[in-house]
Amino acid sequence: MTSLRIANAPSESPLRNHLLAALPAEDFARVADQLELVQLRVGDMLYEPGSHLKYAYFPTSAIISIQFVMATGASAETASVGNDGVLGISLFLGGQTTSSSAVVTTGGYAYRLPRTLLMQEFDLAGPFQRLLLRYTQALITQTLLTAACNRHHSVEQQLCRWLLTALDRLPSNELVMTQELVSRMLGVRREGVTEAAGKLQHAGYISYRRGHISVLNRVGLESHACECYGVVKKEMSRLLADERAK
Amino acid sequence: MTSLRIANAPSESPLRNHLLAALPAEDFARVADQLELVQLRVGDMLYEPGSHLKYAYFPTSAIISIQFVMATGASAETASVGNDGVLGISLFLGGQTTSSSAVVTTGGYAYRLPRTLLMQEFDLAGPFQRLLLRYTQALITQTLLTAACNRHHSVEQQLCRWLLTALDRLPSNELVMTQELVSRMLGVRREGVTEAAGKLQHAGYISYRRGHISVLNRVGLESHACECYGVVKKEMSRLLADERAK
DNA sequence: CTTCTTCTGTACGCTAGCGAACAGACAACG
DNA sequence: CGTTGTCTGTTCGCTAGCGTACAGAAGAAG
Repeated sequence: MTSLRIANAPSESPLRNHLLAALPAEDFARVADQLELVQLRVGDMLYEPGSHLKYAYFPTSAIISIQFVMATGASAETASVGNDGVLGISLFLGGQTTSSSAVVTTGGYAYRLPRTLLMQEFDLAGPFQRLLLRYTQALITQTLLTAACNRHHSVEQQLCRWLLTALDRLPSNELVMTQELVSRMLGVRREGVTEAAGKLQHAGYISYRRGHISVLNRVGLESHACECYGVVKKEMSRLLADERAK
Repeated sequence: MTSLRIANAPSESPLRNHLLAALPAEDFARVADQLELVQLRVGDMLYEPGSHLKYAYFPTSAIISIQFVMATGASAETASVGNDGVLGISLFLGGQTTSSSAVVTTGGYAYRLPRTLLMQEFDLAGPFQRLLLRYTQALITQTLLTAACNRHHSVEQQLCRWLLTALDRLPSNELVMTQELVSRMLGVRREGVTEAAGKLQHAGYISYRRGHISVLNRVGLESHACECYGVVKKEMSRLLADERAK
């Protein structure tokens, strides 16, 4: 784990994380001082099977992939966490550990909160707890749909879905990501991604060069993606919107 | 929903559900009177996307499948709930609804607890809450591995896994289930199941006739199953064992 | 500018699983 | 006991995606 402590990083704020931003002022105030800004680098592994998480991470610009690595080395992303979520739900679920791994797929920043503080907040049984629980459900929905999607949809559809979710969590329309990495996320061959990406580029939806993918036509991508993207997105916003209304 | 109220069903007891059994005596006592025994029939749908769950179900002999049905009608099981769990975690997670469906795949009994009572118990922040949260993590693990398994493993391996998990939740070594139904659980063709089941029968691991599958050689099945079965099982027992130790 | 590494494109044969179609077999029920 | 509906077995062609192998291109580093 090579996450870096940062003295001050301009233009970062905990409120860039949607969960933290959704907290009532007083709840946020309680933890604000304890949030520590860290820089996450591509490839950093925040946890792996069996390891004990010390912090919960609230990303602002980084994206973290929750994946399972099989005995053969084959892997598959089951959900991802960006500025709309928090990594480390097993802290308050009580299992201490998980059988999955968490890897940074897009470098950037996150605020982290020590384990004990998170649990304190959770035990207050207030808005913070409600938020964390709702987010847990959103994460379950993501995983659920990944399972169904893996079963029934084509690589091209899944690539569209994946690009769109990544895009939703980024400020720009460009993501830094090789096809090799994307293929490991999706759990398919690199060549499969090359082919699918080629089609999408040909259609004018995206353009890419070594390690950079730009989305040119969001709507096009959405029309090529499977329903899974929409279902997850809708569910995420429902769960967060309700919380704000409370 | 055609679940049936039962006046008294001999030889049933809430303690046959592992979660309820793991509760400290006083916690169990608080809810014991409120648990209502219901009979669940194969095909009963306990919830579907958008519906509001009124009860949490603690199965004793029934098995319930949590699945996602796609727009095309194709479906896939993402997790299943038997005497080792509870259906209805979205009640305390706070989302009210889920985007999945819950269908009874093995008929039998379950005890149900009204929504408000479950939430009351949850809000006590005691052993019951801890148990529910831990079970939530176990369920996430199941879903996670289903996603990875759907991506990487053969129908035959998945069939083995599925049979084994079903078996773990049944008193006998026989399950009442057509290949057609199994195929819908796994999200594959019926013919694929026929072929895989044929191989397993040939190997002497199982035997079956119209709608009945008997497991003859558990160890054989385990050796043919993918790692996913073992990982989930280990994680389930870890999460429940820890709880008892508390 | 040159070299070297990493990323992307493409091709080829192969396999698992799909879709459709149909035949046979079992068991339930009249 | 025979009919009927449901479940299982098998076949055939087809496609998506895999594994392998290699070539070209982009960029980084010197």
